[in-house]
Amino acid sequence: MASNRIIRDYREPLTQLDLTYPQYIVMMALWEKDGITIAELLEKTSIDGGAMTQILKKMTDKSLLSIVKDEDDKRRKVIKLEPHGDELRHQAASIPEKIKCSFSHMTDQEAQQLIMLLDKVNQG
Amino acid sequence: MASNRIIRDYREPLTQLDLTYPQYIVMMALWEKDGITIAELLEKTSIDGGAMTQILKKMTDKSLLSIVKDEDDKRRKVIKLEPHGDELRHQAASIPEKIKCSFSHMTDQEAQQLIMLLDKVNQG
DNA sequence: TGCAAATACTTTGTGTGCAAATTACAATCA
DNA sequence: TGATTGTAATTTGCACACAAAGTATTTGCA
Repeated sequence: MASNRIIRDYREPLTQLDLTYPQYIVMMALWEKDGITIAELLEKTSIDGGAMTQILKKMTDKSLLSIVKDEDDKRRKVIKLEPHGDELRHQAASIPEKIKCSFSHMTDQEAQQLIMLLDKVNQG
Repeated sequence: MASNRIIRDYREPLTQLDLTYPQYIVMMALWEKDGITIAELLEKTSIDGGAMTQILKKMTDKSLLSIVKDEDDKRRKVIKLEPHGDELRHQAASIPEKIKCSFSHMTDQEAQQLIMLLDKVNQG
C-alpha cells in the first residue's frame, strides 16, 4: 500500500513530463551514467527484463533515448540519451522537492530510518 | 523494490494454494469478516476497484467465494466465502511464519519500526 | 413527484512485474 | 573445429494498478 501510495504521489509531476514512474527510474539511471548496456540498466533499476524491453521501446518512440547495438559483443545493446532526454533532466530537477512535500508529515530522521529499513528488506 | 521483494517472498507459499498476493489479501479480509460488500472489501484491502472485479471473478471460478446481489440495495453485491475458501484458511495458517523467516535478518523491533513508518506514509 | 446528484460496480485501455520459453551471440572445452 | 554451456535481450501470457468512461440503482432536493 505504501509503495502504491508513493508511486501515486510521483504520478502528477511525472505526467507533466509524459513519463511513468519506471520510465523516470530509467531516466535517473541514465542521467547518472549514460551509455550503459541494458544489463547494467537492469542491475541499477531492478526493473524486470521483459518489462525493460517494452519501456525502452516506448522511450525510444518518445525520442528520449536510442538503443545502439554493441559491435564488440553483438548480444549487447547500449542505451544512449537523446537531446530530449537530456533536456528533461532540468525539467525533472524540481520533482524530488515536490515529493518531499508529500512527506512533510514525516521528519527527516523518520525518512532516513525508513530508507535504511527498506534497504535492509532488499538485502535479506 | 522492497515492495516487489516482499510480494515475491509470498509467491512461493501462495502458489501452492493457487493464490496470487492480492487474492490472498482478499481472502484475509474475508477470513476476518465474511459477508461484506465489495465496497467494504475495497476499503479493507486498498485494492483498485477495477482490479477487484476481475479478482473476484477469478476467485469465483476457483470456488473460493460467491458474489451475491444485495436485495436491499441492488447496486451492492455481498461476498460470501464458499467451503473451499474456508478450508484454505487452515492451509494458509503457516504462511506468516514462513514469511517471517524471510525476514530473519531483521529484528522484531526493526520490523515494528518499519510497519509504523509505512503506516505513516499511508496516512500522509 | 420528478429529476439531478451521488453511490456501487463494471468495463476498457495502458503500463508494469513476473515466469517461462525463445533467439542470438559468445565463451569454453574436448 | 564442433558441440555444450552460458549470457543478453526479446517474446508471450497472466495478473494487477490506475484512469476514465459507462451502467444501474438509490438519494436528495426542488
